[in-house]
Amino acid sequence: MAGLKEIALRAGVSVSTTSLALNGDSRVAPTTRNRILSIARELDYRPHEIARSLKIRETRTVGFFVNDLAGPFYHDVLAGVRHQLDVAGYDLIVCFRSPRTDYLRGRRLDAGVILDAAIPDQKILEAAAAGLPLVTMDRNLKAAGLSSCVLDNAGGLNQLLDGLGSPPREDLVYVGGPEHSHDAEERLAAMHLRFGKDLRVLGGDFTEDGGHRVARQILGLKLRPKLVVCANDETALGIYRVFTAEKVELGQDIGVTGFDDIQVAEFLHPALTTVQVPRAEWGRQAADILLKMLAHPGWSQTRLVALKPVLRASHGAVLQGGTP
Amino acid sequence: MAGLKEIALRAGVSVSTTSLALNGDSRVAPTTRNRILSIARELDYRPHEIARSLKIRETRTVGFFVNDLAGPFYHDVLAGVRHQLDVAGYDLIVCFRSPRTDYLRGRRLDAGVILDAAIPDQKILEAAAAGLPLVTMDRNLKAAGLSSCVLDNAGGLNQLLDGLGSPPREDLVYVGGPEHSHDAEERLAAMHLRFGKDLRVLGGDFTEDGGHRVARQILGLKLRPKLVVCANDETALGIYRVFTAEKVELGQDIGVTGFDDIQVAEFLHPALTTVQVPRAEWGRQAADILLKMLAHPGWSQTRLVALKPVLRASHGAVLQGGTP
DNA sequence: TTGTAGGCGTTATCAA
DNA sequence: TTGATAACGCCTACAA
Repeated sequence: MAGLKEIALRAGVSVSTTSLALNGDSRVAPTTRNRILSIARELDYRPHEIARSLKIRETRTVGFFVNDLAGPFYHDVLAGVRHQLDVAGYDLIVCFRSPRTDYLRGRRLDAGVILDAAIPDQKILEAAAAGLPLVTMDRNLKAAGLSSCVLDNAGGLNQLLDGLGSPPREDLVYVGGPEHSHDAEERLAAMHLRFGKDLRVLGGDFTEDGGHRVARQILGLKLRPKLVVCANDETALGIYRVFTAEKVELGQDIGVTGFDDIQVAEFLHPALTTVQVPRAEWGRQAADILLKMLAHPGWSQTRLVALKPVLRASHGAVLQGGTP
Repeated sequence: MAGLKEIALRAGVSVSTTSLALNGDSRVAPTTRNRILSIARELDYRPHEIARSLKIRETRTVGFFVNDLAGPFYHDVLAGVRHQLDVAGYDLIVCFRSPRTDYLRGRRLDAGVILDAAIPDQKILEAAAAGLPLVTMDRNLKAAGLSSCVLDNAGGLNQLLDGLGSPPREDLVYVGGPEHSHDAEERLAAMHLRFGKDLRVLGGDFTEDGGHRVARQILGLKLRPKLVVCANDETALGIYRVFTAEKVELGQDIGVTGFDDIQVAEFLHPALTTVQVPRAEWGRQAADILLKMLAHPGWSQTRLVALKPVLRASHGAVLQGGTP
């Protein structure tokens, strides 16, 4: 609770000298400096960061905007962002949308990373226009003071399908993700671009439960597909459970692929073929962009994070050539 | 970027009148008020929260201190805390330990909830002594300005064992958690208190991998236990995997119990008998205590959150009487 | 009903 | 090497 004033009083010097001393300024004489430092230690002085921020006009804090931290997925991304910022001397806090406080506009943050599809574009654009450096990871938005760091969903999916020997449209069913998800939209668009509008598409929602529902639909299909391409791994997981319960041989009777490469993917039986999203790396890259923005006001960038397919076993039958 | 001064200038009134008007003070005349409000809207005015906080000496923000958000466990607790605080008009941010900024002492927070065993007791005691209302969920600490909201581990474990027909010590093996975890320590202590020092104890670490290791140890035991009591569900999960792979019939040849009741517990085969930790409720109670502390400075409390056993199928053979 | 003045705790400019 | 003094943007007596 003790402030500069208190220390200055006890040390018999002015507040300004005290401030200088505590900030390690070389102008203050060693003796006075030591006196001040020792009193500060004695009083367990901590600068009032709010006051400090007001004066120096920065908080050295970056906000990570997310609506839901469930699942290991976001956690890894967060870890990547945090690591990179930490090295550069910035702190990270996780912010949630709040009816009261608008962290995007309240100037409590020096910058922000956005991974919350529920934040409307407009809010983001406004905040960026108001001068808050922002990197979106959940959408591709272009504007001054706004960068994007998004996944190359189309690239990943196409590489996966190429690696699988380019199965024909008739053999496939695609299980999509929820609406209003940028990644789900992009993945669906990539599939449509590759296979045309006649591609069979079923609606998933990125959850295991969604996978359960879809699996039953697939089992009821007249023309059973040879390969089920899922918009993410959780969906594939749900399909695994139902197929296994129904004695459908995965990767034998029917192939399944996922997207994300979540931790359990490689432990499934059969191991899940999927597209790997380098989560921590993704986070680091977003932070990297942010730091560049902080260092060079006005600069911004749209970066596409490369994805690579991981061919394991679950795609099974579809692959024409055998494994080497 | 526009501040009160700018608005005042355009409205042709003083800064104080502007402030009053924007804060809905009834003293300012309707016409001037409207003029001010419309200009503020036009300029998209947002108060500078740092400046505001410095003046009013509160941030309306509570920090949630956690070192690792991995897993759905913390997520549920966080959701509980957040919900309760939201109702009371407080925002929540997630803070991580940082070498630079000490969120516990920087006065950027009105209060804090702690669920990070890596924060030393002393830091917490200092912060509480310095006037920051704190609730610890990861340890039981008593001091002025400091509350604790912890799980009744002993109660939960004893109820579980009672429900299982009080198996004798000889039939058991207990698999503990990591060191320095308050909950792990309490659970182990409860077991020792009930069964004495001769209880067979194996070292787990709250992870599935730890469960794998322990499972192999158990399989190699001369005197195979009838029931393996685990310090948490993840550990039990690891044991499931190994036992299943080794064709040991779970709940038949050997029983297993967990602790926490994580989501998958009920979907396992056989469904996992465990102690349910009401995670969201736990979070709400912590927030509840915090709000009381905020409302009544000086008040504090130690609260024990009740746990209840969930008898499903994995304990199997041990239960003397059959299921009703 | 409105304006003036002072201050929250810190840093920064400029004299002394 | 140190100390007045003035901000930072906002709120709030108290005065007009």
